[in-house]
Amino acid sequence: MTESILQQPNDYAISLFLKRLLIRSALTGEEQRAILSLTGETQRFGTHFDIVLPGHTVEGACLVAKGLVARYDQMLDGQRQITSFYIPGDMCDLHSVVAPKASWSITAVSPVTIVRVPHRQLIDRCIHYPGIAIGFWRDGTADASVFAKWVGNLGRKNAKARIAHVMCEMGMRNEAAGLGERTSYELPTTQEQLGEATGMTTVHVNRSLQEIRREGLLNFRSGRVEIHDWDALTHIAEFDPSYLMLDGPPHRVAPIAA
Amino acid sequence: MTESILQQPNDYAISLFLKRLLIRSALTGEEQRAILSLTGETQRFGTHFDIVLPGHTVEGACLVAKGLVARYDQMLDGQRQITSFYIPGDMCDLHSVVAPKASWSITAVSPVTIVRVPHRQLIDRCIHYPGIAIGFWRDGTADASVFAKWVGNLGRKNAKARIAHVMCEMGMRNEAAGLGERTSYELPTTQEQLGEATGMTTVHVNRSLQEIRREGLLNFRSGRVEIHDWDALTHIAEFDPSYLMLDGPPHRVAPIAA
DNA sequence: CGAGGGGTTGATCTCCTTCAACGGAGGTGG
DNA sequence: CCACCTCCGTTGAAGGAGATCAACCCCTCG
Repeated sequence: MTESILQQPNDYAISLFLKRLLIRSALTGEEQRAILSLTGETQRFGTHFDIVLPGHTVEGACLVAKGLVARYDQMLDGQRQITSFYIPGDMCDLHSVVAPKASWSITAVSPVTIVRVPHRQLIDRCIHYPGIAIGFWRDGTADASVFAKWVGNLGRKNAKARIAHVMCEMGMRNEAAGLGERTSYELPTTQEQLGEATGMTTVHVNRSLQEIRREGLLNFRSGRVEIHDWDALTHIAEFDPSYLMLDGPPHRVAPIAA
Repeated sequence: MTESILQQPNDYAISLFLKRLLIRSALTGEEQRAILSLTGETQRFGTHFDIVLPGHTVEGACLVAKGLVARYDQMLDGQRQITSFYIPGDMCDLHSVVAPKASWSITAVSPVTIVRVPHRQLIDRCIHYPGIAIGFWRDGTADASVFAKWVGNLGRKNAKARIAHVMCEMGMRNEAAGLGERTSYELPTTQEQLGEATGMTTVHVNRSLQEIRREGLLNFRSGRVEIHDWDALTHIAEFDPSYLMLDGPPHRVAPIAA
């Protein structure tokens, strides 16, 4: 539950963010420099700390620099449903620029480092560079696409498939972010948190994981995922990565002017 | 499975769309005129017609003019999961402007009329009016917020609560759109389609609906919802409308310049 | 009048939850 | 250096929400 606020270099996180944007959006040199000139306050939070809570009106977006962050929704009886995970380089509530009042929570799944980038700066970049506004919108669309896919998972798949799908998704995203391989990456969650993401109880997560492990598909221990049979895992998960919008050339809605 | 393409007046649909945007975003007079100058091809589709399929790269966004549209995801065994409904005035795949390649399907839940607005025009408006780009992004964020809420519903709520939540959501949205009252509106779906939205079988939708009806909360018959006890329904659904972003004054990220 | 789509009902099954307990690893204080 | 505590993973037994399978009904429409 620690929260310390430090001013310190955060260029690295910003450059990760730019790299993330460039996966999906082609930006001009000038636009790229406009992104790199963003600044923000570096903040550290311990596991389980709620960075944003419903009803909060925030003035800056949370760029994940280190650790694992999740957006979640809480029921009246205290049950939680994680709606997505965010890894370093993700601006986990970029949409707060246009919708600053949260109706969701953002929490530190593991100890995390956040760079809080003022909306003022992000808005400024959007106004001056339509290509940036559209790039932000595009990344928001990718985020929405993940939510939509999770709706399908929770609505129509069984326990093993749900877990497998999350593992495939996080693998692809980590690989695209340069943070590991799709078959080998850090996922610093407990089985309980994995249950909060897949809509199941800890007990059933545990049994399902065992079954998946027994089949030789996957090993998940102490915050690390090792996938032994990617093809088989994607098969039981019915995983098709196209929804992540990580492939194909970066988009540009209009030709890049010289 | 009919698909007829007609050129005909669609000003009405465009004005509905503008009205929808103005709920969440303050636009200048010039920006509003830029929206109203949008044009598109009017198309009609029969029930169950798939307007967009995964893999399609579309060149125009679908503005719903009449009827009920859904976005859904299909599993390999044929099971479907609807991820959201769209009512007249909704541009159901506005995000296709920035992500033209679909990884989802869009289908006609009832007989529908669509106005297909070319991306070219929408992009043009975004480039010339940053306020419009940001407004589009904001509406996309609201759409994502609905997905996220559905993740919570499917992951953590029981059958009655899931159905009740959809009914509350569609009531609020219809009311905000001027298409009925929150307690009385058209929802032209079958129980099967309602099951596809709530992640349950037709049989169980039927039994749950009966129970809700027996409790005097709601009547759903022949495509029409009549809610008799709004407070009780929102209570069992744990429905809090803030995620719909329909309240509060329209946003503007920078003062409207004269 | 027959066909088909949508709604309804009953019986049975099963996946996942619930409840309760235990074990191991790591951290902390006496 | 050991005792203790807490967090996380694991296991067992029992119960329940919803799925599955199979009818049947009613209404509409050709």
